[in-house]
Amino acid sequence: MLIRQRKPLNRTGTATYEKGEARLARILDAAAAVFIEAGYSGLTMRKIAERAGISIGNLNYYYRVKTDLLRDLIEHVLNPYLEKFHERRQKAGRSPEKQLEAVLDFWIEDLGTPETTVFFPELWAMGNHDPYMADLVDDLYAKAREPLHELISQINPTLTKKDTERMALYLCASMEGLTIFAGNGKPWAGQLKAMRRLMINNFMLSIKTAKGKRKPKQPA
Amino acid sequence: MLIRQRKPLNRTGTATYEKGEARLARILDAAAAVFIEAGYSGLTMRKIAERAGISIGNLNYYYRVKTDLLRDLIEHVLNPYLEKFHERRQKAGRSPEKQLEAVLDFWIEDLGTPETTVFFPELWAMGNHDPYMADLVDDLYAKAREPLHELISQINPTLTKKDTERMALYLCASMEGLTIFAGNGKPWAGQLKAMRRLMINNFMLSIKTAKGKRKPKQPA
DNA sequence: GGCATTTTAGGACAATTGTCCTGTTGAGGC
DNA sequence: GCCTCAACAGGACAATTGTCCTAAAATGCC
Repeated sequence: MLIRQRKPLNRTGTATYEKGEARLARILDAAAAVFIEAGYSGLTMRKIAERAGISIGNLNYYYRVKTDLLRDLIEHVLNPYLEKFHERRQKAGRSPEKQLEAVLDFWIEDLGTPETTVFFPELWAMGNHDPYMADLVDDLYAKAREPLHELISQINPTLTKKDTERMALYLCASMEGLTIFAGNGKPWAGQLKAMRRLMINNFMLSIKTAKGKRKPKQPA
Repeated sequence: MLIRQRKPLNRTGTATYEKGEARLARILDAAAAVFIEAGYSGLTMRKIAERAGISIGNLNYYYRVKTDLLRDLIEHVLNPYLEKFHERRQKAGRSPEKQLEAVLDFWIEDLGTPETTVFFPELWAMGNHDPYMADLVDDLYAKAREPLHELISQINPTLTKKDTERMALYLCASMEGLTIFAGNGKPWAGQLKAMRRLMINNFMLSIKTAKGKRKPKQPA
């Protein structure tokens, strides 16, 4: 009897030639499109393969297991966010107020895109049943809030670290919550700009009027 | 040959005797438990049946199609919310400030329960791909915001109707967004109370300092 | 050009799913 | 007591799913 030989088995999600590399990227693009269109429950290997214009067998060659594909897909979609955030802030000038406004502005504006509107609620839901997803989302938001910490504490130096973190979480939660109501295709989508003005104004007010217990550093 | 007789076919989700009525309720309880535990993608007829302690056949007797069950499940879970909101407000005394605080207080407190933490993100995600769910969620939130409209406009009568609605949406979005971060089992769950204080304070500040264009009604 | 390895396609499998069908039990009305 | 129908169980079905296997085709390297 023949001993069943195991597949040569390169790691999933990797390619050696350029062709494979390109295909890999198109697979993730296709997966993202299907995900946005049909949600996580509608994300099947066959739909992804069809969207990418390849066979199921070929898709399985690149990704033996679906969870690996999902993992790469999430990273493929999430990575650009932090980069864009950072980039936006740099262009906003020196005043911390202006910088914070620029970050928030971009953040809220982004809620209106179909990708964000669909993708994030799905991630939140998945995070409730999948610890890996929960960690991933938490990490992302933690990183996204970092610039807020810095800027908030510059605008109001009397705030303690904890107060600053809570304030940042407040902003973050408020904006993310807006996705549900004013995201792409939502009933309040037309008022996204008005809501953005309203929110940012109130955020600024909240930050400036907050009374912290920390003594401001005396300037050197 | 015998003409295949169609099943007598009472509408799904209904029962005639008391026993059936009770079973129906326990089916929805079981469905809710499974939903919270495994999410929508993990909600299968067999799991529901097992949880309810009945056979698949019997479950199918009450619900021929899964979508009907899902529909009833959502209502079964959502209905209590609005009732509790209304009830809470009545007990809060006469001052609009106190009433609003009571409503917001309860709202945010409720985010910490496992049901709300799990259920709503799932609904948001489903709403992106199912128009029926989208309508259902929108209706719920519209009704939940009604008391906010009334109270906000009492606290700051200079606000136009549109301004009031936007302000209410702002509060609503902020609180719902907090679910993702400080809901049950989330990393900030321990700070839910602190966040509640922070948010409500800032909400009150925002409402009172907002400058509206409406002339206040002269008292009769 | 020949060869090894990557890339591709298509079929096949077991598991899971929603739904249906048949038959049995038990309660309620006459 | 009988008879009708609600309430129930269990098996069965087709469809869908993730995953695997085999073999052909394409590609890069010598």
